[in-house]
Amino acid sequence: MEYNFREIETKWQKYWLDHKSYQAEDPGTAGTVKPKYYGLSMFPYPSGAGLHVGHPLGYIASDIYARYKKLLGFNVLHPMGYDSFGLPAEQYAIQTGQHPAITTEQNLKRYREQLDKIGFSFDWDREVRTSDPSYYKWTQWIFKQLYNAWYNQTANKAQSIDDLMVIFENEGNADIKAASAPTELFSAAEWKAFSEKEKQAILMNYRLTYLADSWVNWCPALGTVLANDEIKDGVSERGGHPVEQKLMRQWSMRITAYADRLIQDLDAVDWTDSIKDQQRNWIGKSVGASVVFKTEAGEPIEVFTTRPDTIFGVSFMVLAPEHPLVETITTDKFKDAIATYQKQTSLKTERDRQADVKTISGAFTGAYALHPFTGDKIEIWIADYVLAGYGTGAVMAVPCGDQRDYDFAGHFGIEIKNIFKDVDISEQAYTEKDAIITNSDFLTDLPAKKAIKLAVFEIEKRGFGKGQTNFRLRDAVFSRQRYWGEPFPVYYKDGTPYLVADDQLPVTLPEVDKYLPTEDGEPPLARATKDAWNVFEGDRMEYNTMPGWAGSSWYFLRYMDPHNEEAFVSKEKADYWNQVDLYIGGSEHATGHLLYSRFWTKFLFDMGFISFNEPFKKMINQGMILGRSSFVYRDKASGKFVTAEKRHEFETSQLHADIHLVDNDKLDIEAFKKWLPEYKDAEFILSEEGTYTCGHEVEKMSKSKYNVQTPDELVEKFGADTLRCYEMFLGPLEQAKPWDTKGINGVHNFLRKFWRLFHDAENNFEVSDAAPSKEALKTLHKTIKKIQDDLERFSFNTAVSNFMIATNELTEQKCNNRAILSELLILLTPYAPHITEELWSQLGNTESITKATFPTFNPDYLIEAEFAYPVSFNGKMRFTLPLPTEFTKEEVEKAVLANEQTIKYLDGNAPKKMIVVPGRIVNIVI
RNA sequence: GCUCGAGUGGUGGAACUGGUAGACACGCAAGACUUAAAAUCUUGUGUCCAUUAGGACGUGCGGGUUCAAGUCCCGCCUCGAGUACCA
Repeated sequence: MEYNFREIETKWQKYWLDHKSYQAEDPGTAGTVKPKYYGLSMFPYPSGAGLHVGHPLGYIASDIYARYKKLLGFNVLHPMGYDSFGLPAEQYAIQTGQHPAITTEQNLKRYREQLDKIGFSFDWDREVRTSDPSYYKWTQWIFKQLYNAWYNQTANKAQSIDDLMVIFENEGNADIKAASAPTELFSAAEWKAFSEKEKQAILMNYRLTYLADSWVNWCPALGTVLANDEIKDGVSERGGHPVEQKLMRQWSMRITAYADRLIQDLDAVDWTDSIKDQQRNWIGKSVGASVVFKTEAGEPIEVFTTRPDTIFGVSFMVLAPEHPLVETITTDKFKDAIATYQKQTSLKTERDRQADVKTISGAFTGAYALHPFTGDKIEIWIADYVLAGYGTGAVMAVPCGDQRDYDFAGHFGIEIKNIFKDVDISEQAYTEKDAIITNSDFLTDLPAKKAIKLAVFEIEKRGFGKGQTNFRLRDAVFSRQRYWGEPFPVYYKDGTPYLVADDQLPVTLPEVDKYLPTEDGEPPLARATKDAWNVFEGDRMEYNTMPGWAGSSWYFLRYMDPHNEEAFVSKEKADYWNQVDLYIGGSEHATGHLLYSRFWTKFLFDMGFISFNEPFKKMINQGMILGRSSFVYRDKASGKFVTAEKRHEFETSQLHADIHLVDNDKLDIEAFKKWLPEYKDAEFILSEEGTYTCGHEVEKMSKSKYNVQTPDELVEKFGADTLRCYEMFLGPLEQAKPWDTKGINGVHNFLRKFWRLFHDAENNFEVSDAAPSKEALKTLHKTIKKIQDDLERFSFNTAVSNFMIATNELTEQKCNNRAILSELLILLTPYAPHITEELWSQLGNTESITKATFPTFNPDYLIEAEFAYPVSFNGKMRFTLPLPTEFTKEEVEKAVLANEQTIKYLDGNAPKKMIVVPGRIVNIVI
């Protein structure tokens, strides 16, 4: 029989499905005496374009590892699902009127077909879809838990809001340390006297998800607000539309409450330094002090500084142009100049302001602050290098210790005091924290680090301010003015929000006539009639929907218990499956999904619903697969297409050609003519051989570059096993690499060669039951060791090479030994599950190879009688000399020195030194 | 600018703790089978010199440590990713 991959793959895919071969066993069943292993791939958003070859890369790696763990005797959870709420389906709905649920369903079906063809070991009975009401019921439920919780900084954990109310009733809020919005102090008696509405407003300041007027990133083109991580380079990540700042009443998540733990617990996870760094920078912790400067005008200015040790170096103050105090402190004489400057900055977009870092600008207010320690008068300026949104929107400028302050002072001719001993600041500021402080009263002669501590102590003692830690991380806006997302379990009565009761959940998406905002600018859900809602209470329901990251922040928990109607996950199952052992996905989610998931996990942990506080124990980020675009060159003068070899003889423009028209850089001219109508009569200037050679470049895969390769076409042509092996063979998983179909033949040949090990010259299945040869055993055990080592360090590419080597060696040995080949099949099955399953059954096995046990490595088979020592002279390898492996250092030395080649290379010189590493190398120094 | 990662043949890439650089595969070349093509098989393939034997040079660049450096240390260059006036 020939290697008929199409038949084999269909056959076994059906078998696995029918036999539920990949079912994970839940706690309480027999399977759970085995250790558990939870391997997860980031679930996809099912887009209309379907999968291209880049998408399955991570899934394949994750699948191989999951299958490997199963062979090692683990109870494996390896699920897949869909992040099925999202903008593209809704944009499509706006254009065509087709309900996003229908679009999503269609895309999802296509994804499933594509995934099925690749032969993944997913337990499809556990599939989750974030847009499914039975799923988002629990997303709404978690939202409710967050609403009913506050963050107790003393206990350093989230607690029920009921506990907080008890404290308010007993002692007011004076002694509460909580992550909260600024709240007026009140006593127990005052609390009791507040109206219900007042009480609710105060509680809103403490809740972990809260409704507040906040400055948000409004994207007019998308008609919605966006979170910070959804904006790249000042424009929306999706679509690249401009974004502006707008004050809106929005739901937010108090992720800032967890800022410190989100940084600290990074030490406990096995992720790349790059992702950890990105998260650390995004959270942006800075330790320093908040200091209050009195002003002549009376109104004090609060600043935040990380260098309280440099407080005697302050030579001016800078407020953000938007700072509220600017109006009150500016003197009449400078009113016009300040107004002009404010206007000037307000006209700049956020993007311009960021882009133009070089130009120094600012304006003097005419007002003066007073130095808290010296009482000196300090000029107060405004400048756009101070941002309203960070810290207090005001800085104490220390030119000698901060480059921006230094440049500003230089530009406006402001005095630069030097408070660093023996440091030259004539050229630039000195920003290191290792100088000795001088000219600074009680801080003089202290090293900076000690001075910081003392300065904070003195500032607090004299009541000028306090030590403080600031974070760059902002609370995450949680409302979206869109249709295709989770509705909130919230209704309004007299303008106050209330939660929908648990037994009424989920609040499902109501039907609407159009997927656009209303005339008054309300979100699409405002179009729904009262009857269209399955739950309607109060005056109205919440019109916003949740953002894309809501559903993806906890989906890994739902896989553990996907059909539970009583809880988002049972405690028992969450305890058993616990953390995701290996998470594979793209690094682009560093500051979005990966941060939000950690936040929700910590919250659910605090509230006692789960017993672990980090979701993903180990993570690998697969690199992007880039496309290899092909180009044709059109002569600008004649319009003829010039072959790549001759293109420099003409002035040409470079145009993309569909990669499907090109084989090995040679263009199929006839197909090219038929490809696009405009090329129907194309003429060509060919190479000497009469062919047309295309140019190529590595670019991102995209439709417009005609360089998209879908897995389907490759599966059709070579089979899923070839595709799986080839994607792995391409290079290290984490590395970005260009896709090139050229090499796929080699991998396909390897599988055919592997198939032939089991067949005779006439392609009849034939294996021998004789005792295996020594050589074959050596090849097998060498391979077992390599494959296992490679898998343990996630080196999938080298494993494929090692399979090739083993196959080549066994072919050479003409080995068709049952014992050897059986074990080799088990080794290979994670990579090529179909062909191995087929051969396994042909060997007479009645049970699936997925139930087999990974072979055990036996080093005895690798023991050699001789080792070919590489003999080097002064580090240069000259020849190899086979010597018995049991030879000692001295014996090797003796044998090498007696060798005639050694004598030749010594050329009469006496060796100065001789290094012998037994079993490794000999080096002679002359 | 800062942070992280990476630079090895014509190409993708290998080389675990310093120990035979270029495994494996693609591509290319020659040959076998074939009327021919495809498929398959065999051989060769880092560069340069040499008919051979052999030799010199080679892991982005410049130094260093070492018997020995792709691997370790110092200084640079280039590319990629992230981030950007964060006080």
